[in-house]
Amino acid sequence: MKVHYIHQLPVKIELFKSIQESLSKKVDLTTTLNTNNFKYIAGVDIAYWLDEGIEWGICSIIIIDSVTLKVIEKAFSSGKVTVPYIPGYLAFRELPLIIETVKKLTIAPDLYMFDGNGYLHPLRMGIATHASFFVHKPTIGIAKSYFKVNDAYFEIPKNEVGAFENITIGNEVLGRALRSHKDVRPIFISCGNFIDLDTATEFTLSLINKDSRLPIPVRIADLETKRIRKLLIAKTE
DNA sequence: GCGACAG
DNA sequence: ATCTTGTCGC
Repeated sequence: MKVHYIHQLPVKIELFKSIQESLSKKVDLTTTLNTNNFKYIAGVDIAYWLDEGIEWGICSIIIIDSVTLKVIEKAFSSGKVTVPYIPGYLAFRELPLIIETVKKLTIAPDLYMFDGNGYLHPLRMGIATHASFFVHKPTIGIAKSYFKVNDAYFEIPKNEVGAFENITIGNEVLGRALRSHKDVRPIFISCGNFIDLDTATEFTLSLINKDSRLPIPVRIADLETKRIRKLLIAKTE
Protein backbone atom coordinates (compact mmCIF):
# COMPACT_ATOMS: atom_id res chain seq x y z
CA MET A 1 0.00 0.00 0.00
CA LYS A 2 1.52 3.26 -1.16
CA VAL A 3 1.13 6.29 1.08
CA HIS A 4 1.03 9.78 -0.37
CA TYR A 5 1.86 12.88 1.59
CA ILE A 6 0.27 16.11 0.42
CA HIS A 7 3.09 18.24 1.79
CA GLN A 8 5.52 16.47 -0.50
CA LEU A 9 3.57 16.97 -3.69
CA PRO A 10 5.88 18.52 -6.29
CA VAL A 11 3.37 21.15 -7.35
CA LYS A 12 2.88 22.62 -3.93
CA ILE A 13 5.52 25.32 -4.00
CA GLU A 14 4.46 26.52 -7.43
CA LEU A 15 0.82 26.68 -6.38
CA PHE A 16 1.42 28.74 -3.30
CA LYS A 17 3.74 31.14 -5.10
CA SER A 18 1.01 31.85 -7.60
CA ILE A 19 -1.57 32.39 -4.88
CA GLN A 20 0.71 34.90 -3.19
CA GLU A 21 1.22 36.73 -6.47
CA SER A 22 -2.48 36.72 -7.09
CA LEU A 23 -3.33 38.12 -3.70
CA SER A 24 -0.92 40.98 -4.22
CA LYS A 25 -2.65 41.95 -7.48
CA LYS A 26 -5.67 44.16 -7.49
CA VAL A 27 -8.72 42.51 -8.98
CA ASP A 28 -11.32 44.91 -10.31
CA LEU A 29 -14.54 43.38 -9.01
CA THR A 30 -16.73 46.09 -10.51
CA THR A 31 -15.55 44.95 -13.91
CA THR A 32 -15.50 41.23 -13.30
CA LEU A 33 -18.96 41.17 -11.77
CA ASN A 34 -20.57 43.06 -14.64
CA THR A 35 -22.20 40.14 -16.36
CA ASN A 36 -22.62 42.16 -19.54
CA ASN A 37 -18.92 41.62 -19.97
CA PHE A 38 -19.16 37.84 -19.75
CA LYS A 39 -18.75 37.28 -23.45
CA TYR A 40 -16.21 34.47 -23.64
CA ILE A 41 -16.82 31.40 -21.52
CA ALA A 42 -14.21 28.68 -21.10
CA GLY A 43 -14.79 25.02 -20.29
CA VAL A 44 -11.95 22.98 -18.80
CA ASP A 45 -11.55 19.21 -18.57
CA ILE A 46 -8.90 16.49 -18.42
CA ALA A 47 -8.89 12.86 -19.60
CA TYR A 48 -6.39 10.24 -18.49
CA TRP A 49 -4.84 7.05 -19.76
CA LEU A 50 -2.15 4.59 -18.78
CA ASP A 51 0.88 3.74 -20.88
CA GLU A 52 3.25 1.09 -19.53
CA GLY A 53 2.17 1.83 -15.99
CA ILE A 54 2.66 5.59 -16.37
CA GLU A 55 -0.35 7.86 -16.16
CA TRP A 56 -0.84 10.54 -18.80
CA GLY A 57 -3.36 13.33 -19.01
CA ILE A 58 -4.71 15.52 -21.78
CA CYS A 59 -6.23 18.87 -20.84
CA SER A 60 -8.62 20.65 -23.13
CA ILE A 61 -9.89 24.19 -22.76
CA ILE A 62 -12.50 25.42 -25.19
CA ILE A 63 -13.90 28.93 -25.32
CA ILE A 64 -17.36 29.70 -26.60
CA ASP A 65 -18.98 33.01 -27.46
CA SER A 66 -21.89 33.29 -25.03
CA VAL A 67 -24.03 34.98 -27.69
CA THR A 68 -23.51 32.71 -30.70
CA LEU A 69 -22.65 29.63 -28.59
CA LYS A 70 -19.96 28.82 -31.14
CA VAL A 71 -16.52 27.53 -30.20
CA ILE A 72 -14.04 30.31 -30.91
CA GLU A 73 -10.87 28.77 -29.50
CA LYS A 74 -9.44 25.42 -28.42
CA ALA A 75 -6.21 24.71 -26.57
CA PHE A 76 -4.63 21.45 -25.43
CA SER A 77 -1.77 20.17 -23.32
CA SER A 78 -0.76 16.65 -22.50
CA GLY A 79 1.82 15.24 -20.17
CA LYS A 80 2.64 12.76 -17.45
CA VAL A 81 0.54 12.98 -14.32
CA THR A 82 2.42 12.16 -11.15
CA VAL A 83 -0.02 13.35 -8.50
CA PRO A 84 -2.64 10.78 -7.43
CA TYR A 85 -6.32 11.51 -7.09
CA ILE A 86 -7.15 12.15 -3.46
CA PRO A 87 -10.69 13.32 -2.69
CA GLY A 88 -10.45 16.94 -1.60
CA TYR A 89 -7.15 17.55 -3.37
CA LEU A 90 -8.16 17.35 -7.01
CA ALA A 91 -6.56 20.70 -7.81
CA PHE A 92 -3.09 19.44 -6.97
CA ARG A 93 -3.55 16.70 -9.54
CA GLU A 94 -5.16 18.68 -12.34
CA LEU A 95 -3.93 22.27 -12.10
CA PRO A 96 -0.44 21.80 -13.54
CA LEU A 97 -1.80 20.68 -16.93
CA ILE A 98 -4.61 23.23 -16.77
CA ILE A 99 -2.23 26.12 -16.14
CA GLU A 100 -0.04 24.98 -19.00
CA THR A 101 -3.07 24.99 -21.28
CA VAL A 102 -4.35 28.39 -20.11
CA LYS A 103 -1.02 29.89 -21.20
CA LYS A 104 -1.73 28.80 -24.78
CA LEU A 105 -5.00 30.73 -25.03
CA THR A 106 -4.93 33.76 -27.32
CA ILE A 107 -8.34 34.94 -26.14
CA ALA A 108 -8.87 35.76 -22.45
CA PRO A 109 -12.07 34.10 -21.19
CA ASP A 110 -14.36 36.20 -18.99
CA LEU A 111 -15.49 33.15 -17.06
CA TYR A 112 -14.07 29.66 -16.52
CA MET A 113 -16.22 26.62 -15.86
CA PHE A 114 -14.47 23.69 -14.20
CA ASP A 115 -15.37 20.05 -13.90
CA GLY A 116 -15.56 19.78 -10.11
CA ASN A 117 -16.36 22.01 -7.16
CA GLY A 118 -15.37 25.45 -5.96
CA TYR A 119 -16.64 26.63 -2.59
CA LEU A 120 -18.54 23.36 -2.12
CA HIS A 121 -15.50 21.74 -0.56
CA PRO A 122 -14.34 20.69 2.94
CA LEU A 123 -11.82 23.55 2.91
CA ARG A 124 -13.99 25.82 0.72
CA MET A 125 -11.20 25.50 -1.82
CA GLY A 126 -12.17 23.13 -4.60
CA ILE A 127 -10.44 23.20 -7.97
CA ALA A 128 -12.54 26.06 -9.36
CA THR A 129 -11.58 28.31 -6.45
CA HIS A 130 -7.99 27.16 -6.48
CA ALA A 131 -7.71 27.80 -10.21
CA SER A 132 -9.00 31.37 -9.88
CA PHE A 133 -5.70 32.36 -8.30
CA PHE A 134 -3.98 31.42 -11.54
CA VAL A 135 -6.40 32.68 -14.15
CA HIS A 136 -7.40 35.85 -12.28
CA LYS A 137 -10.92 35.59 -13.68
CA PRO A 138 -14.34 34.55 -12.37
CA THR A 139 -14.60 30.77 -12.04
CA ILE A 140 -17.37 28.35 -11.20
CA GLY A 141 -17.41 24.66 -10.36
CA ILE A 142 -19.75 22.20 -12.07
CA ALA A 143 -19.74 18.75 -10.48
CA LYS A 144 -21.57 15.74 -11.89
CA SER A 145 -21.91 14.10 -8.50
CA TYR A 146 -22.19 15.29 -4.95
CA PHE A 147 -18.99 15.60 -2.96
CA LYS A 148 -20.01 15.30 0.64
CA VAL A 149 -18.96 18.06 2.98
CA ASN A 150 -19.40 17.35 6.69
CA ASP A 151 -22.63 18.70 8.14
CA ALA A 152 -23.76 20.05 4.78
CA TYR A 153 -27.41 19.55 3.98
CA PHE A 154 -29.70 19.92 1.00
CA GLU A 155 -33.00 18.75 -0.42
CA ILE A 156 -33.36 17.06 -3.78
CA PRO A 157 -34.50 19.71 -6.28
CA LYS A 158 -37.91 19.29 -7.89
CA ASN A 159 -38.06 17.49 -11.22
CA GLU A 160 -38.26 20.64 -13.34
CA VAL A 161 -35.69 22.38 -15.47
CA GLY A 162 -34.06 25.15 -13.45
CA ALA A 163 -35.21 23.82 -10.09
CA PHE A 164 -32.50 24.03 -7.44
CA GLU A 165 -31.81 23.63 -3.74
CA ASN A 166 -29.02 25.30 -1.84
CA ILE A 167 -26.45 23.15 -0.09
CA THR A 168 -25.94 24.66 3.35
CA ILE A 169 -24.31 24.40 6.72
CA GLY A 170 -26.47 26.50 9.00
CA ASN A 171 -26.77 29.85 7.23
CA GLU A 172 -23.72 29.32 5.07
CA VAL A 173 -24.48 28.45 1.44
CA LEU A 174 -21.79 26.24 -0.08
CA GLY A 175 -23.36 25.63 -3.45
CA ARG A 176 -26.53 24.28 -5.03
CA ALA A 177 -27.99 21.18 -6.59
CA LEU A 178 -29.38 22.27 -9.94
CA ARG A 179 -31.74 20.39 -12.24
CA SER A 180 -30.57 21.24 -15.76
CA HIS A 181 -32.92 18.70 -17.40
CA LYS A 182 -36.16 17.06 -16.38
CA ASP A 183 -35.83 13.38 -15.41
CA VAL A 184 -32.06 13.70 -15.15
CA ARG A 185 -29.85 13.75 -12.07
CA PRO A 186 -29.01 17.25 -10.85
CA ILE A 187 -25.60 18.86 -11.23
CA PHE A 188 -23.79 20.65 -8.42
CA ILE A 189 -22.89 24.29 -8.86
CA SER A 190 -20.60 26.30 -6.64
CA CYS A 191 -18.72 29.56 -6.82
CA GLY A 192 -15.08 29.38 -7.66
CA ASN A 193 -14.21 33.01 -7.12
CA PHE A 194 -15.09 36.53 -8.28
CA ILE A 195 -18.73 35.61 -8.93
CA ASP A 196 -21.90 35.04 -6.91
CA LEU A 197 -23.96 31.86 -6.86
CA ASP A 198 -27.03 33.35 -8.55
CA THR A 199 -24.96 34.62 -11.45
CA ALA A 200 -23.14 31.31 -11.66
CA THR A 201 -26.47 29.48 -11.81
CA GLU A 202 -27.83 31.88 -14.38
CA PHE A 203 -24.86 31.38 -16.70
CA THR A 204 -24.89 27.64 -16.22
CA LEU A 205 -28.55 27.38 -17.16
CA SER A 206 -28.11 29.69 -20.14
CA LEU A 207 -25.49 27.32 -21.54
CA ILE A 208 -27.47 24.10 -21.26
CA ASN A 209 -28.75 22.43 -24.42
CA LYS A 210 -30.54 19.14 -24.94
CA ASP A 211 -27.32 17.23 -25.60
CA SER A 212 -26.16 17.16 -21.99
CA ARG A 213 -27.00 18.04 -18.42
CA LEU A 214 -23.66 19.84 -18.35
CA PRO A 215 -23.23 23.36 -19.72
CA ILE A 216 -21.88 23.52 -23.29
CA PRO A 217 -18.30 24.63 -22.49
CA VAL A 218 -17.69 21.80 -20.03
CA ARG A 219 -19.43 19.31 -22.28
CA ILE A 220 -17.39 20.20 -25.36
CA ALA A 221 -14.15 20.26 -23.38
CA ASP A 222 -15.01 16.75 -22.20
CA LEU A 223 -15.62 15.52 -25.76
CA GLU A 224 -12.48 17.21 -27.09
CA THR A 225 -10.36 15.77 -24.34
CA LYS A 226 -11.41 12.24 -25.31
CA ARG A 227 -11.04 12.91 -29.03
CA ILE A 228 -7.45 14.08 -28.58
CA ARG A 229 -6.64 11.23 -26.25
CA LYS A 230 -7.69 8.79 -28.96
CA LEU A 231 -5.34 10.50 -31.42
CA LEU A 232 -2.44 10.47 -28.95
CA ILE A 233 -2.90 6.79 -28.13
CA ALA A 234 -3.11 5.89 -31.82
CA LYS A 235 0.11 7.78 -32.46
CA THR A 236 1.97 5.81 -29.77
CA GLU A 237 0.84 2.42 -31.05
C1' DG B 1 -12.76 -3.49 10.00
C1' DC B 2 -15.88 -0.99 6.73
C1' DG B 3 -17.62 2.53 3.94
C1' DA B 4 -17.06 6.83 1.54
C1' DC B 5 -14.69 9.01 -2.11
C1' DA B 6 -15.29 16.14 -6.99
C1' DG B 7 -12.24 13.75 -11.08
C1' DA C 1 -11.20 9.31 -13.98
C1' DT C 2 -11.19 4.39 -16.53
C1' DC C 3 -12.59 -0.61 -18.03
C1' DT C 4 -17.08 -1.39 -21.81
C1' DT C 5 -22.34 -3.42 -25.78
C1' DG C 6 -26.19 -3.06 -26.36
C1' DT C 7 -30.20 -0.79 -25.61
C1' DC C 8 -34.11 2.16 -24.27
C1' DG C 9 -35.98 6.58 -25.57
C1' DC C 10 -36.65 11.19 -27.74
